[in-house]
Amino acid sequence: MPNRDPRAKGTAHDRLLQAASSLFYDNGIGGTGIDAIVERAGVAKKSLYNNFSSKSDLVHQYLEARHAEWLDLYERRMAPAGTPQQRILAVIDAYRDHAEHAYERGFRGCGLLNAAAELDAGDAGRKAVRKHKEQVEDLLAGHLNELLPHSPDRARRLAAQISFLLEGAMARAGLEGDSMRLLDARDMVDDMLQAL
Amino acid sequence: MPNRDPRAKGTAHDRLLQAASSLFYDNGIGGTGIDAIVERAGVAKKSLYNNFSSKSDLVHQYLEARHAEWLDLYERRMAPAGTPQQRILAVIDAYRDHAEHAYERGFRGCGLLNAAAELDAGDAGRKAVRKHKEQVEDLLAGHLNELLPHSPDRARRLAAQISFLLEGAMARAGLEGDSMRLLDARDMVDDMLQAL
DNA sequence: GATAATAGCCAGACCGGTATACCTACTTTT
DNA sequence: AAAAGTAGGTATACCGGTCTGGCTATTATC
Repeated sequence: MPNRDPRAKGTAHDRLLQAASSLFYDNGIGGTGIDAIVERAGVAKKSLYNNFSSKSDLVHQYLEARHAEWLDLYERRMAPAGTPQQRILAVIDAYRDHAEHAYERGFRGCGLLNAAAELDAGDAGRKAVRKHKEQVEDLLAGHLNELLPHSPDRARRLAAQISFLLEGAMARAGLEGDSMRLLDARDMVDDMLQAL
Repeated sequence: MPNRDPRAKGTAHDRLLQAASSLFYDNGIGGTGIDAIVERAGVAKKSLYNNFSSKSDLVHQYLEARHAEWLDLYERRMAPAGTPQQRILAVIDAYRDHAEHAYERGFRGCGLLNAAAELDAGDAGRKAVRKHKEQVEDLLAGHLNELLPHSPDRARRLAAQISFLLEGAMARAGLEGDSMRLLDARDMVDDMLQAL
């Protein structure tokens, strides 16, 4: 690890991915140039192409990293929660926290969904985002199965409904720049869980 | 109306807007260049800048046109429907029809939301999209008020819930490229309306 | 000395936008 | 009715800037 700026932390790969994440979220994928990424990362352009085969490769690794990051966040938030209901609400709270934390620097909704909107119909990145959303739905379905052990079908439908609700609330919250809509969604899901 | 290609229909303005709509939806805003638009429209580049002050102006007119188009579609679909329940389901069916119609050429979800995802946090276009979504929600709230004349608050919350559900289902359907998720959403809303 | 990072330049394409010049149809003035 | 003007179209060339990606020469660390 030679010539790196000693003030900087982490490997060039990590710092590039982190810089790209931030810029992709704020300005979009197409709106973010390679030069801006390497400048933010404090790294030579050559280092980018040493670590990533192309911008498209960087985008895909960005999507995968976000995916892993979110799933990890869900797990950590749900672990301390006692009841299945609490674990489901914890997923929504994760979104809310993210929205509130991102508020000052410009909250723009779900980074994965925004990225997918820029990719064309057949792109592998779209499939990655789709997989992420399906995994979240499966996760919800798992907890709902605990609540409805004798109605796996109903649990599955309810998981779909909650994940749609969450997705829509996140999109609307992104348009409005704050987390109010996610709070609404939390209340809705809370009511739905109470009514079980 | 002078030198226009006789094979072509409509004014340069209309044809540019139509070409831009198609390309913006398929390839995104950033992914669509001015040259591609004028070529698709079969029009001189100068004509674009005679009719629109800039690409950004074209984008805004695109958003407004889509907004008007959707609202008009809702009205026309809801008019023949007898009950408030049917009118609400008609909105979902409008989305479904659109998804199915767009299937062959690559369905990518809601064009307005996709466009918003490319615009940065403060852009006026984002506000336009937000306004559109709120108007749809208001429209749903109006019909729900007919069903729940003594619970305006509950009608309002239900309208929010349905609009979130619809938004989320549309996003997921866009990721998957078909209208299955919208069919699921229709069933969910149908159940919700039955339970009133 | 080998390795791996650095800064910086360059190629080729594409971007949004402008400039020039010509053409045609309608409209106004004579 | 004829002539002149105008509005809006056409086609093409061009501008400065930015894009991705690669290249070279240099420098710092092992």
